[in-house]
Amino acid sequence: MSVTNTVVRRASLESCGSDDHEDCGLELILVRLGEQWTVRVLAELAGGPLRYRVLERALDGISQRMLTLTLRRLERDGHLLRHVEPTVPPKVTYELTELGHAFATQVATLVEWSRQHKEAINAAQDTFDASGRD
Amino acid sequence: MSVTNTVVRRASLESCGSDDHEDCGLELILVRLGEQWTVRVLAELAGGPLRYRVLERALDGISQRMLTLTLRRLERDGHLLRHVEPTVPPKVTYELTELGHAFATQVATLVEWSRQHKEAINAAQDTFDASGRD
DNA sequence: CGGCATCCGCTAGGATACTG
DNA sequence: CAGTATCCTAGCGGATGCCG
Repeated sequence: MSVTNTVVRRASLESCGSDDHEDCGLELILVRLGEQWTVRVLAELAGGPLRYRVLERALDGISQRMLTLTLRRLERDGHLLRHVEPTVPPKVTYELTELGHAFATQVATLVEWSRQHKEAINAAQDTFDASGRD
Repeated sequence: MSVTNTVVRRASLESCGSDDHEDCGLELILVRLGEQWTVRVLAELAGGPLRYRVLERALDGISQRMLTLTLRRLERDGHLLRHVEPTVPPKVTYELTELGHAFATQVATLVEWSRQHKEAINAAQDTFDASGRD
């Protein structure tokens, strides 16, 4: 797309990602997964580029704050690109990069696994709750 | 092991896992991953059963509170078993179940992936920080 | 439309002190 | 040794309001 991706964007929200990758290392990715919306956003964008508003509705329940934060962090990590068309009203599209797709695939695999073992986990929880607690 | 696994254990800490699996569904596993110690504990136990104290030292830096909480949650999910030998002083061993090993494997795969793409992510972050912010 | 700024509650998680 | 109970804070994340 020949869109003039406006790169200029100074301090956003609470400075987006404060994590210096100097110390945290590889666990960064686990932190991202813990941020409850990351996976959902990834899943939505896996199907193709989407606009901000579309994402907001698709995720239904997400606050603008978290959507923006999640998108910004994923963008910072190189998982997605942000295309801005400076029209009025503005039109912003988000699209997964190669890295983003790869990441999304990995996550999908994990989700798939958890789906398969969901019942086993639930059963274990029931047993645990029934035996240990009252 | 012919150990009388003492099952009785009432309200522990802040009731361990408050997540009713009725509503949250499969995202439970993502929540677990977000709990920063889960992966580490899983990694340690993947090598074989370990005692509480050994885990505490191996993880170095974890508080007893978090170690206990993490272990309890994993136990509740059916990922590990807790063996108690009611001697003085007591001897408690933690061991991954089949499910736990499977889970640990999955996580290991993900960590492996993140390790491989770590540099790409770091590079992306540098670019992002250099261009957008000052 | 696509954000950012702000207030504010909730909880993850560390530190500390105390039991069996 | 293997926890439990309590206090405390840093931050995630929701709700609201304003702006280009």
